[in-house]
Amino acid sequence: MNYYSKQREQILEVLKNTYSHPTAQELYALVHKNHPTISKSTVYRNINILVNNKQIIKISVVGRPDKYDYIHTNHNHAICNICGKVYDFEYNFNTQRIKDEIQKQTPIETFLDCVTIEGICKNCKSKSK
Amino acid sequence: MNYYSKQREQILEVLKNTYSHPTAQELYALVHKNHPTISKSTVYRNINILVNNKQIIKISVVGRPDKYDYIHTNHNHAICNICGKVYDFEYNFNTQRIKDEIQKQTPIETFLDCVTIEGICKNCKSKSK
DNA sequence: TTAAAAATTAGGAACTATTCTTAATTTTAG
DNA sequence: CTAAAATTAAGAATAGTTCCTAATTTTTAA
Repeated sequence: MNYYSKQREQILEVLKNTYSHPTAQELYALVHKNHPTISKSTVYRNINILVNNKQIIKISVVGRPDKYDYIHTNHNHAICNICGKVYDFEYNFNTQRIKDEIQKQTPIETFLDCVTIEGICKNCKSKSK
Repeated sequence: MNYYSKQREQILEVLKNTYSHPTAQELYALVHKNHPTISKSTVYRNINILVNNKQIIKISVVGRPDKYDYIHTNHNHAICNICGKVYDFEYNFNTQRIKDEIQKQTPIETFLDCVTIEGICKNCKSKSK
């Protein structure tokens, strides 16, 4: 149902070796460097396939294009709401208790196991002074 | 530096009385009902002003337009990544310890005090079977 | 008050990010 | 191998948001 595609392989490979949480356009630029005939629509289409296959994760940031991350290991995201940068952090949340509580209060049933916290980074804070 | 504007007041008023986390366009439709001469650009511009003033909060959802929420009280968001619906939930996170940990690991300094958890809701789960 | 200055507005053009369309090519199955 | 199915590049179309402009509203301060 999913035929092999060299382009999709390349996209996944690049994302696997990139730790900057690139947007679709940035990912296109990165792949394009070594595979100059690839088209933007191919990158977008394959990104969506990879997200659906749960091989990569889509990170949404207020007022900015979505970003993508290879699923290396379970980690959480701290996002700067000014510059939009996404930082990984580790924290041992009491996942089971949080899930139970959410299931009691909302219709959300299954979980992504990635907690997102928003804030403002040092750099943006000092600039706004 | 910010002059009074009837339109901005109306937008805030509508959002205050809406618990569905509307998008900018939905908010425009809601305000437009009682104020039919308001323009879309006015709604967008004022939404951004209200976000900057920290009178409302912007919620980002993967692959969907940003949503907005009047800041009623401190609550967290559980988001369905299929239908994009945002649900409020209460949970007593160990905020101080999480902040300390993030500050140790990332350059994020100040925080929004709203934790976001992503997952899939009952309804979307049963549909995908 | 009232006139000038500053900010805001409606309306629509412009822009950005993403999805869709199509004919040609690649991948797979038998 | 050959036919069927999926994928591709390229660019058109769409969706959501921001920008531009002249007219209007709000504020300032004389």
